[in-house]
Amino acid sequence: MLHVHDLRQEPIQVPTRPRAFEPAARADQTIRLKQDQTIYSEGQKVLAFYQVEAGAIRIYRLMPDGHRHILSFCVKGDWFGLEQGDRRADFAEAVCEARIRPFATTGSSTFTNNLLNIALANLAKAQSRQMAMIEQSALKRVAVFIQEMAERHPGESEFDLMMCRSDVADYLGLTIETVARSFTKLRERRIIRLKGKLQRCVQLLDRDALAALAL
Amino acid sequence: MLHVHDLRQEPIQVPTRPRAFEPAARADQTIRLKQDQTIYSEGQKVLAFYQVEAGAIRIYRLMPDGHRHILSFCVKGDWFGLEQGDRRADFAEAVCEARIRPFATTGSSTFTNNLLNIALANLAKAQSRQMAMIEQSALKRVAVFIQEMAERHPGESEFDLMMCRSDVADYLGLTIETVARSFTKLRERRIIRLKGKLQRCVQLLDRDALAALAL
DNA sequence: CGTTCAATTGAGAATTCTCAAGGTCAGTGG
DNA sequence: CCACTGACCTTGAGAATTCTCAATTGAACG
Repeated sequence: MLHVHDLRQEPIQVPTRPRAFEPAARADQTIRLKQDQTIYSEGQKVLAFYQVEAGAIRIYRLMPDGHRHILSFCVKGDWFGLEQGDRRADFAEAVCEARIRPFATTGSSTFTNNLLNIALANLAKAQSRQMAMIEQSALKRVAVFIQEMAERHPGESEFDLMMCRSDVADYLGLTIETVARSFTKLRERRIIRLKGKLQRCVQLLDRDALAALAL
Repeated sequence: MLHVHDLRQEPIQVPTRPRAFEPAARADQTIRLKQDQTIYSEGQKVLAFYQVEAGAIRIYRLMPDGHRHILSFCVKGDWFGLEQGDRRADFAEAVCEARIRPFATTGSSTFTNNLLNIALANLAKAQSRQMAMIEQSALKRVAVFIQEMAERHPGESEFDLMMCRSDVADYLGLTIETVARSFTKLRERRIIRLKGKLQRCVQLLDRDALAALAL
């Protein structure tokens, strides 16, 4: 288990000159937060990450439709705010009165370690996946899935899913029947066309409609 | 974006002497996989991580009830197999014919970087959360949630959730009504007792029954 | 005592699951 | 050549679960 001291004794590539920290934050100095107080918001520059000393923090994202999805609750000892890239992808707020301790980062240039980048990339993927999975509509989940797969074949309007319906179902938390019905709906709406004997090859007919479904 | 060469030119703390790699793997040598071939299994020692060159890989876990949950599909360029700890928490199999390239790690001692540990811990949490969220029963999700919160108060049979029902709902992907109904069921079954004016303080009455629900 | 806020409960609508049946395609063997 | 088989996908119908919308409860507070 990591403790505050591990980091304080081995500060991670501290900025060479003083910098502004996240709102209300000062280097290595405990921050007191009131209920619902914001620590950072989506789009802000990443200037620090944090460890919770007391209380609880909620990390969340807002979907395009205004729906809020909480990625995690952080309590005493938990770390948050370490992200891929130099911009916040989510919001951090105090659930109740809380205390947190900030640690400095310099944004993107700090994280030169390849392993760290890989881990952060996978973390980012896991989180966006969490967002998609939680969507309650089966059709939306499948739409998100197809989009995700399509993004891996940039510029191509046709690609092979490679996996069977059962794989898709276990990935999306649905049954194979519901997956098949969702594919059928997308086919009926002329958003995709399915090819191949096993119907695993997807041709995108209407990217906009697909994106609209995936929100 | 990271490329293979980034890592090959700066090998990450390569083992001082030759080691055995994950089954069928040799250092920096492409591995060819047949459909459904296993790369590693849960519980195995972590000896390498991988980048996909062709085909697709499924990363999954098995729930205690035998239910399979796929955490991610990895395709060309994706990395997988970098985990917290020195034991596999999941399975990796080829979805179809595939090629992957292994990279050496020495297990736990390699990852001395604090940031990396934090990132991996958060990744692990996000993944186990993903598992819980995908569970289709609302009661099970709430049970998992209470367990998760209880684990943060070891030895205590009573603790304060701190967050409102709406926070819980947005975390579990349910409505506040369904959350309330699930709490009521747990209360009726004498698994928990709710205290405080806002019913946010949980007293655990039957940990075994809770664990059974959470699976 | 009325107001407010959060939580709870109820009833009907909507969605997904379960179970069952039917379809297609490739491979196999008579 | 053709029936049979197995694997996989699709479709249908009823059961179960959750959502939506509305009303109710309970505690705190002026």
